[in-house]
Amino acid sequence: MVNQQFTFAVHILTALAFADETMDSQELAESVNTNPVVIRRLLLGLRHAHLVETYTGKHGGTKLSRKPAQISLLEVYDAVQPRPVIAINERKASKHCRVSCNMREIMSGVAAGAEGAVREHLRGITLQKLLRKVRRAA
Amino acid sequence: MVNQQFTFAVHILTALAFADETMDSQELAESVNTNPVVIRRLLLGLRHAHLVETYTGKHGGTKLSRKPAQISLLEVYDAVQPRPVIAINERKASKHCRVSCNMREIMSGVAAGAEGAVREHLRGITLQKLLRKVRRAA
DNA sequence: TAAAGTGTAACGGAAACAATTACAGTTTTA
DNA sequence: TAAAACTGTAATTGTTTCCGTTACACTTTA
Repeated sequence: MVNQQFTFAVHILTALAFADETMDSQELAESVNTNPVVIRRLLLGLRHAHLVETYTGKHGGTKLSRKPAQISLLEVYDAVQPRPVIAINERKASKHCRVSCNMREIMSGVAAGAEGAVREHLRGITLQKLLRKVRRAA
Repeated sequence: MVNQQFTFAVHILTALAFADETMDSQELAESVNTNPVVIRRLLLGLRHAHLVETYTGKHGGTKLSRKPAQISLLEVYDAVQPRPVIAINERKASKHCRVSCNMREIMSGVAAGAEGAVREHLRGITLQKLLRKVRRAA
């Protein structure tokens, strides 16, 4: 993965879980060390996945829409829609080459399996677990 | 993953397995549909991992250095050294924020688990399996 | 010694991302 | 009711990462 959207999203949600109250995009941006607009763009996806609720206007901000124990990292992963774990070669195959003609389908299977393995791993991790790690730490 | 080095590498090796004789970088480039120099750059890593042997000079080229059944996609993965499956936020933490101060370590654990899941998946796939799929196809 | 390969450095362009600016819209509250 | 303090979102810029390409020295064969 090249982009940090998933990491940022997990960070945001963990911060919200730890705070247990609404935070505005400026506060979240400071915790992640980025720009508030970057945060708001991410919140768009998280809101759409019903992981957070945000309020506009003065004293606006964002809070979790569920308990941390009810949010798995798989949901976060799906919410940010990251690029595939394994990229496949989308360009045209060389027609007279049997390997070339079949590689796309073959690699699709490999990539799907890898994607599934990652998803199963993330399914088992809840925000609650991460929150406990923060609390246990120094 | 944003780059296609792993896919290209698997394609190259499958083509070599299917041909069962040396191929030059021009032939491989046509099968993958890219430039011969791109192929030669990838072969550098594969050679270093002892997956292929290449010969310089006239009638030079590359062949597998082992039977397809002895080569797993995990070895290919390690040979090309792709970017991590999950990128972590490397920037400085905000000191007064407990979440910020702990996220790097927490996400490292998540990322390592995801990486491990992908690796285990790839470990179970040999070049021989892919070769059989090519042969079975049309 | 010419031909046909590989090895590798160097450069250019495209695509993906993050950061930033800007501003309209929405609440609160003084 | 107007100012203050937020969010939503479009548009732009700069950086980084890749891939493609050219170029050329080196190696082997015929």
